[in-house]
Amino acid sequence: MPQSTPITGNQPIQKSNKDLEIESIDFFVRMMSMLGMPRSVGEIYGLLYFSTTPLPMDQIVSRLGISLGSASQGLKTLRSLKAVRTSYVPGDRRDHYLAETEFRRLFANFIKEEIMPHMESAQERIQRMEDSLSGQDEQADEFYHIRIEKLKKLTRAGGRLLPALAGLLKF
Amino acid sequence: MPQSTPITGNQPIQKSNKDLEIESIDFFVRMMSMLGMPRSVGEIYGLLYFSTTPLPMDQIVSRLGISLGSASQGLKTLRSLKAVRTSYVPGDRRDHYLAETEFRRLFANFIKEEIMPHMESAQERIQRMEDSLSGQDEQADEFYHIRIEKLKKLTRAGGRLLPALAGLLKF
DNA sequence: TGCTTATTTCATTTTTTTTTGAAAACTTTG
DNA sequence: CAAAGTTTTCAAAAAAAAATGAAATAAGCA
Repeated sequence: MPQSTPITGNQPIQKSNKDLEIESIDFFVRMMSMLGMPRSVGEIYGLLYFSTTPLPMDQIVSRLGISLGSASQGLKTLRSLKAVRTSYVPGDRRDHYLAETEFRRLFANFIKEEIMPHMESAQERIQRMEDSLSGQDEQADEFYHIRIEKLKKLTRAGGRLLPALAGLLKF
Repeated sequence: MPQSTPITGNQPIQKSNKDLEIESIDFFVRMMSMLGMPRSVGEIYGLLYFSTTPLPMDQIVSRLGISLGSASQGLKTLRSLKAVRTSYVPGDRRDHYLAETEFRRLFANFIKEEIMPHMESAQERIQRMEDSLSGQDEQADEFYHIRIEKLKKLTRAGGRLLPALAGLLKF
């Protein structure tokens, strides 16, 4: 008696392609970890990305085998990145989560929230470098100045290019 | 008797602007850590960036107060990123290290060495996703297909844009 | 309002990453 | 080729990051 989709008691309605799900989780775990995000965040997003229905937290927990704490924390991170949003499901008081799949928007947000603040504090640090130039030794100061200029150009270029980058993503 | 540059016995010739050095190390520690590099790597590069002369490893060790092992390991990493190179100093058998300061080249190299390989394996993973589509459920497959297409576009865009990015850095 | 369910928080544990330090392996030179 | 100096390697220690789980909090419902 072949039974390809045994009823587990957990997900009576939701059908899922297990292989696809695994590949997806794998994919996003790696991608997120490139961006410095913890494993659990990648797992959650990977699961939601190929889910045909919004999932409540306890489903995420049981399907991924992670703790409630991780799930809550991970969803918080994903919400702050606007990578997931909640959707209302009638007659169910749990929050249901949905993956945001417009990568262009996700990147724009990531750059704005996670990268640009660093750029700004970098500018301040460079300013402090200039202030610390002694003016004692002309020859050395010349050298230091050139180096400082390079840093300025770097951060300026970064500050302009990165926000533009998301716009270039035509997809 | 004011003595702004006491002789420490370590660095008889080398003059250095301590404040600048500290800001520089701070700057690069943060920048490198954004790119997922350990603290020591940022420290070493930060020190070399504002050094007027090439430094041998033991100077790096004593000035930063890190271990030989860290220094050796960190320099290895920086060499592989082409972020430092050795320079010959007559009459001294130690290697002397110099920071590579052309950020454009550094980024191009970083993207090629650290990012692109991931992009390639991502493509393979997406291929496997397509293969895993069952063909059982037309409606679900439609949904999955759209999601897979988005991933394809994402990686394609990344694969083209990232290498181009370094070229855009006009500085 | 009180009861039940859902979610967040956070101290503790576990896992992963980085650093250390000492031994091994090279390298130059006398 | 031995001796001294230099660099690398790698097992163990330390530090940092992430996950756990249970208590606290919040939120919906009767």
